[in-house]
Amino acid sequence: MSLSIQPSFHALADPTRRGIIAILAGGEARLGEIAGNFDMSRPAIAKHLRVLKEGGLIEVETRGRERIHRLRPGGLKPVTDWIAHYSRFWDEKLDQLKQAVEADEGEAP
Amino acid sequence: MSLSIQPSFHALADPTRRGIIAILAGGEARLGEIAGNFDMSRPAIAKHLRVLKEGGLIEVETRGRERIHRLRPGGLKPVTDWIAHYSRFWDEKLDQLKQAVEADEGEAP
DNA sequence: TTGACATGAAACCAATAAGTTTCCTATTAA
DNA sequence: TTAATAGGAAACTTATTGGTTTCATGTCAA
Repeated sequence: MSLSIQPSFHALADPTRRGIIAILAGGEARLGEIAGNFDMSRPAIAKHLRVLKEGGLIEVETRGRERIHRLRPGGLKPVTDWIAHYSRFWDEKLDQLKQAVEADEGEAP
Repeated sequence: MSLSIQPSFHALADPTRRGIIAILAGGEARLGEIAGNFDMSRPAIAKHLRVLKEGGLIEVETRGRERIHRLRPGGLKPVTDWIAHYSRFWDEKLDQLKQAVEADEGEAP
């Protein structure tokens, strides 16, 4: 079940990588532009970008000597699918509790 | 922004921990019951359960000498909030593309 | 009340991950 | 065509993580 979700979750588990996502949410960017936002070497950011790519979260386009990175449309789907599947079980009891409370409110004191 | 989402994403990034979640989706369980489903020592599972707890994904109830674990209602909220925020940017271009295609289909050949 | 059960805790080990520095290659522009 | 720019790759270091084994503690049941 959900065989290849590991790369997605792994990619999202690092704060620097989520920071990169926040940047790319503002539009595509080259490696150097991205790295300029962090107190970290360029190679380190390059590694993070590779992890994000392997997680299917971003796509990369080589343009001359530059590499343009952007959020990959649909890249979140494995994660949202996983969430959608399990959130049912998660909030089942919460829903039951809500219903019980509402039913109780309708009754006499 | 989203200051304490790290423990949630970190907890979800391990396949064994997601396996534990899958088990707990079937109902609450003691440590021993959970560990019985994995080819792994009990202390290892206990550590994973601690990480899941710190991520707010499960809750634990001590009952005599047993400890009952279950999915914590609302535990996924930080993650779903994060997803909801960024999925907008993610699929923005996808949506634009869709609209462009649809508009194009409506035009003359 | 004693033995078995359920778990916690500590010490330790090995693999992985995140970061660095250094050097190399390819492209662009003067 | 040469210098500057953009990035890739490799080697290395250190911290974290995921796992183990061993021992201690508290609770239940015979």
